[in-house]
This record gives sequence, structure tokens and C-alpha cells, in this order.
Amino acid sequence: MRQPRSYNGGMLPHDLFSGAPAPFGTGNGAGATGVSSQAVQPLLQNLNPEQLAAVTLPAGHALILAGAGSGKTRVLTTRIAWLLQNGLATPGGILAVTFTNKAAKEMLTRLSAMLPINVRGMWIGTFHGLCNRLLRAHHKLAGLPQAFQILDTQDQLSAIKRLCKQFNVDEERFPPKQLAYFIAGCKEEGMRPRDVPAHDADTRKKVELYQLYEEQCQREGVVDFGELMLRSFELLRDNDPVRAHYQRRFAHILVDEFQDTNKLQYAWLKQMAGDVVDGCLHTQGSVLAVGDDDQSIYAFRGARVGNMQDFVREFDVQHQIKLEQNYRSYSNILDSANALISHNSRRLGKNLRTTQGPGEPVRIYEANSDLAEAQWMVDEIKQLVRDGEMPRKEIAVLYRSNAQSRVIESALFNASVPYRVYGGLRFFERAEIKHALAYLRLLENPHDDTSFLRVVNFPPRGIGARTLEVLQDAARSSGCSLHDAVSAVPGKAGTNLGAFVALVQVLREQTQGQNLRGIIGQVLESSGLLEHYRHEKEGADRLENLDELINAAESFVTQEGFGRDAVALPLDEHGNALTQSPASQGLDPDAPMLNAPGNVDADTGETLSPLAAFLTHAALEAGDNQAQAGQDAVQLMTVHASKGLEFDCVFIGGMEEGLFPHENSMSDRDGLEEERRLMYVAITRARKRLYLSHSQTRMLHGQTRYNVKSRFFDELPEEALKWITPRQAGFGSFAPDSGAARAYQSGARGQFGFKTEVFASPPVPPVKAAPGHGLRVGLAVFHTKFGEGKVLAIEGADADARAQVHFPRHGTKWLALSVAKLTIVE
DNA sequence: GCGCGCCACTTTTTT
DNA sequence: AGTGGCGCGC
Repeated sequence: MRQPRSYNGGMLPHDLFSGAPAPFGTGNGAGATGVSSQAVQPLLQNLNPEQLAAVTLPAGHALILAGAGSGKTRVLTTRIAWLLQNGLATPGGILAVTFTNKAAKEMLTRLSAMLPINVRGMWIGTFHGLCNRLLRAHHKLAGLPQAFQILDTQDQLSAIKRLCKQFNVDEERFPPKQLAYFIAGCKEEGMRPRDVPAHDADTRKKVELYQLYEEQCQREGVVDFGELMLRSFELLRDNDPVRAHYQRRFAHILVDEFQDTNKLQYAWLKQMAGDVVDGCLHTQGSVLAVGDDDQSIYAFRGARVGNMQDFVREFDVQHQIKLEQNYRSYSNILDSANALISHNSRRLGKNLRTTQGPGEPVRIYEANSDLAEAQWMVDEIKQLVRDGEMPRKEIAVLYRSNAQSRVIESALFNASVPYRVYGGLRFFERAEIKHALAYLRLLENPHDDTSFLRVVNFPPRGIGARTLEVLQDAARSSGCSLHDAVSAVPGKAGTNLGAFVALVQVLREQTQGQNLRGIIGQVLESSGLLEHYRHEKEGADRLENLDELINAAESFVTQEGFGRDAVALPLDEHGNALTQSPASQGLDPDAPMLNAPGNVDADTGETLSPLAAFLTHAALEAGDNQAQAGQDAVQLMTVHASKGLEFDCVFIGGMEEGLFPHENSMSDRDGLEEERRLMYVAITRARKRLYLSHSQTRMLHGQTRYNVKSRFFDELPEEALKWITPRQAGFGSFAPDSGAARAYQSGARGQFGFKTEVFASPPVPPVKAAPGHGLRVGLAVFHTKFGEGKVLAIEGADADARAQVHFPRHGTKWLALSVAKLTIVE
């Protein structure tokens, strides 16, 4: 049954929540007349009208278009708190989904700060975390062992490689990476092998491998990330009582970062929300989706912004609220963001505004080289810190691709400026940690062949590829796991393989009854891992990490409580867990599945071992990348990684055609628009000060490249900018107000967006004058290696001069004229 | 079975 | 440039 919906400016349509008690007295004060809610509702203090409207929306589906820095997380958490506080929802009736563990934790932390409730038992988590919870609770229906393990991307790839070897797949024609991508893509689309349209031989082969991969995973009792989603979607879809139960239970579904959902996640949400009857969606609860189409930067991994439009249509969304008031940045920064993003088509339409003044202009710097760019950043950062403008941790350097961080890192390092790099390998992804986890997984599940192969010969114990090949053949022909294949073949007892299996067996027995810390300590020692790294010369870090693994396990046990869900438990001021009686959680004692927290079988109440729970935690939460948190350090990260963060001061480096926008995404309009959204995200990270920089030359893949400044500069409002590049001799840089700068900025662009025919004569005669090269655009030239070609463009001057030349046989290349041997063809 | 050296690769990333 | 994977030689 659908509730009637109305919208009266967001002002408390209490009649829609029939008979719900309002413990904090919402019912007696605030009304449609807009009575100040501050006095009545401390929760709602300092919310602007749009935020207030969103927080207090009546039942029914809603889409909140929340611009960057508009208080999105605040609205989400306050909404939940408001629902609970007014008795419009019970903790058990709320489902809140995010994409990252960080966002989920943030929500839980804020929520427990607002309300004195136990957030355990609330379904707040990542898509994958909640799917895990569902599958553990209903593992029999889902066809999985309760202690199924989760493959991360690395594990998945090695599982696929193993499969390819086994079935003699030509890895040239079907690269395992691509297969992994294909399989993940299929799952994101909700397709099992039989659902994939295969019109050509290649696709048929891939589908066949997909099928084999599925069988392998099933046999080994492991699931990949995509499988978590797909399997739980199917669980809901195919089991009416289960689906009905959750639909009845979750009166309020809230989705964060909705623009990042893929097709499957949206379908999953629909299953949770209601059933489609006669092509029409019938829902019981309310779905509140919060998102920003302008911040959709994950199309490359299956995110579908179109889900926002589909949601409005299919859920017949009645309430759409735009949060456009920005509390983060000064208007020069905001105007820049707005101007840039206005160049995108097909937007839902949204313009950020602020009551803050213009603030400082956006500073733009042109460097001669990536090295100089990095050095300039460091100088600027040092000055900011020296002047006491802001602490280092409030300064972020953002870049488009990870490769760019190296130069900046070394510049910071040489200047002894503390910095922290985000990204790269995370804790649970480090090799030594994965090795340790593989041993632990074998204790839980000896049939996990991926883990078996990972450590069967690590540390080296004389088991080579040949031996394993034979073993794998034996396992395949008898359809069993590698572990069982060892035991099945008689006469293996005395071999290295037999010894390995025995080792795992002994470990399993030895660790019986031990606590998690003891188990891991024992495994690290008896496996020989510690011994191995003690002898390795670079092993000290690894030993430290392994030690850290024990600590992580320790804090997992004390913080999370084993056998429970991997959701942070709120503690009172004495460090005790806050608890709440089942009755007040609104759980129906007659329905067993209601009471199932994470990692517990909904029917039997059976729960995972502490070890298995920890392994799940390790897979779902890869951990932080860097240990030295909390230090006052400059923050380095990709633009993608910066989403959701904010800093007083932001540097965006490498603003060059081919880098940002990245050349691989410039072929189609969608790609370019995503790059623009990425830039939009980057700009809106800054609160007070924003620097953009580009460099004329850059080392990339060991080669010097000549780059033109990014087209995105042309899409920023001139009046908000300040070009701060100093006048320099001999490098074709310009003072901001020179005529040359104008010409430079508005130079005609050729078919690749490179500027052509813009000839920069240096403001000051060069000290070391290189001989004039005499080249002109359009001239035919001869190169000793590439043969005859045609000059397309010329840039720089003197020693720094270079030309873009098209060679019929070798394509288009940029050549440094001081190096390349070019002769003009008469 | 192990280790060295060569070759190919290189957008963004969470779970 | 730097890394990871693979193949060859010991």
C-alpha cells in the first residue's frame, strides 16, 4: 500500500505518520506556518530551509540533489536521527547504504553523537557489507557455506589465471585481467553466464570461462565482490518470504552517493523496497536517495548516473530537493566550479551558491617542467605554513593519475616537508599480510585453492611448478580441492606436499581453543613466515606489518566483538558498549531472521568463528594505506581519492591536455564530461585557496612530453582567476597581463585541441641563444629515423623549442628541436 | 626449484 | 622510470 504524499515546504506533515508518538514533541510546535523549530528540536538547529525540508520529509520516495559541500552527510544522519527521535522509525527499520567503509563509519559516528542509541542492529553499511550480512544470515538459501570467504581483486585475478592455465586458455587472446573485468562487468549488469548475449566466438569463450570461474568459486566456497552483490540480489529476488520480510522491515531506506550506483545495486535497492506488479513498483517503505550527478566520477567502473532519472520515474518520486547552499568555499572557487560544470550537457541542473565573499582569486601557475611545478608547489606550501596561514594537513595536492605523485613527493621530501600519500597498497593488500591471511583462511577452509597456492611454497619449501601442475591435474580429474588431492594420492605422506598439508593440519589442531591473537601468532611462527622475513634484508617493514596484523586482530575483537557484524560499536564514556533491549529495537521475536545480526545464520543462530569473522573483515575493509595518520602532513592524493574531503588549500597539478582531461577519456563526449566532473570535484574540495598549475614539459613513462594547458582553463571565469606565473627568460612563459599572454590563452586550436601557430617569442632575449630552427607550421621536414613528415605545430623557443610533426609511417610526434635531427625538405 | 634479468605495461578505484 | 611477470640458466 502506498502512502499518500504531499509536500508543504518540508514542514512536518505529521498526519502522514499515523499515530506515531513523537517523544521530543515535534507535534506540538513546528507546523506548516514555519514555526522556528530550533527551540523545539535541537536536532534541527542551524539547518537551512532545504536541509530542514529534506530531514523532515514525509513518508514517500525522495531524491535529494546535494551539491558539493552542501551538508549532505549531515542531512542523511539528521534524517535518521529525526525519524528515530520522533518514533517514525525504529533502529531495526532503517537501512542506510553507502559505498565506502569510511562513509558508513562517519554516519555511525555522527549518529551516535546525536542520539544515545546503540547503532548495532541498525543496517548501516556499505553495499557489500550489507550483502555479506544477508548472505551469512541466509547462506543456505543462497547456496553458500556460512564461512564463505571473500576474494579481493588480487585473489580474483589469481583465481582466473589458475583457471586459464587449467583449461589451456590462450592468455594472449584472453588476458586474465580482461576476463576479470568482463566477469565483474557481467555481474554488475546482473548477468549470469546464461544471460550474457554472445554473438561472436570470443564472447562465447569468455562466457564459457565465466561459467567455469563460477563453478570453481562455488567449489571452493569463495565469492568475489561482484558475487556478494549479485548473489544477495538473487536471494531477495527468488525467495518471496525473505524479500517480503525485509521489505516489511525496512520502512526507511537511505542511499548515499546514489549517482555512483550501478545497475545491479539499483536493482538490489528495488528488491529491498518493493515488488513490481503489472509493470508498476509497489513499495511499502520510503527510499531517500542522496546524490549529485555532477560528482559522478565512476562511470568507468559501472556507475550509472541514469539511475537517478530511473529512480524518479520508477519510484514515482514526489519530493525532489536541491541542496545548493555551499558551506565550504568562497565564491571565486564556487564560481569557477559552476562555470566549469556548466559546459556539461544532460545535467539535472544545480548551481552552488554561498553567502561567503569572493575570497582569494584562483591562482594559476605555468611551469616549465613537472620538476619546476613540484618545486613551485613546495615553495608555496612552505610559505603558507611559515606564514601561519594553515596547518600542513589543511593543504592538499591533487592530481589526475598516481604517476604524478612521484615528482611532488621527492620535492617535498627534499624540502623536508612532511607529507602523506593516499592510495597505493592498503594494509590488508600487502603481500606479507596476504600470505598470513592465506594461512588463516586455510585453517578455516582447506578447500580454498587460491590460498593454498599462495602459500604452499611460501616460504619456499621445495614445491615447484611441476609438482603443483601434477597436483592440479589430480584435483581436477577427481573433482576435489588441492588439499584433498594431496591426501587422496597415496605415497604423498613423505613428500614436501604432504608435509605442507600436515603443517596446516597441525596448525589447525594447535590453534584449537586459542584466541584470535594466539591463533595468528602461532600461524606466523609455525608457518615460517616470521623466520623467512627475519632473514630477508628488506624484511623489517614486513615483520612490523605482521606485528600490526596481530594488533588489528586484537582491536577487531575488542571493538567489533567477534561473531558480530563489522560495524563499529558505540561506546559510552567508560568504554562500555551501549546496549538496548530487543523490544526497543522494534524487532519481531517471532521472526527469527529479524534478529539476525551480521555473520549469524538467521535460522540456526550459528555464527562465524572469530577467525572467520576477522577474515571477512579483512576482505571487506582493506584498511588504511598509511600508518602515520594524525601527523600534520601535506595530503597527496588523486582527484578520485579526494571525493568527499575538503581542505583549506588545494593544489591541482598537471592541468594539461592529455593528462587532465586524460587522453584515454577524450575520445568520446561522455569521457570528456566525466573528466570535467572530476575537475569539478577537485575544485570544490577547496575552502579558501585554490591553485591550478600546468607544465610545458613532463616526464611520462620515461619520456619527455610536451603538453598544452588544459582546455578546462578556458571554461573558468576570467574574473575569478589570477595568473601568477612569473616572467621568465627563454621559456615562453608570460606575465599575466602581457599581450603575449592573451594571444597564448586564446590561441587557435587545432583538431587535437593543441594550440597551433601560437609562436611564443620570449620576453627577454635568451642568454644562450640556440640557432634559429627556421621551421614553420606546414613545412615538410625530414627526420633520420622517421623519414619525411609535416610540421603541425611549434611550441617554445630556442633551447626549449619543439615541434609536432606528423610522419605518415610513424604517426604524430612531438620533437625537441635541440635534439631531433630535422632537416627542412625543399 | 630458485634466482636473475629482460620485457612489457602504465587512468581514475571501492568493495 | 618503475614495477611486475615470465622465461631461461644454474
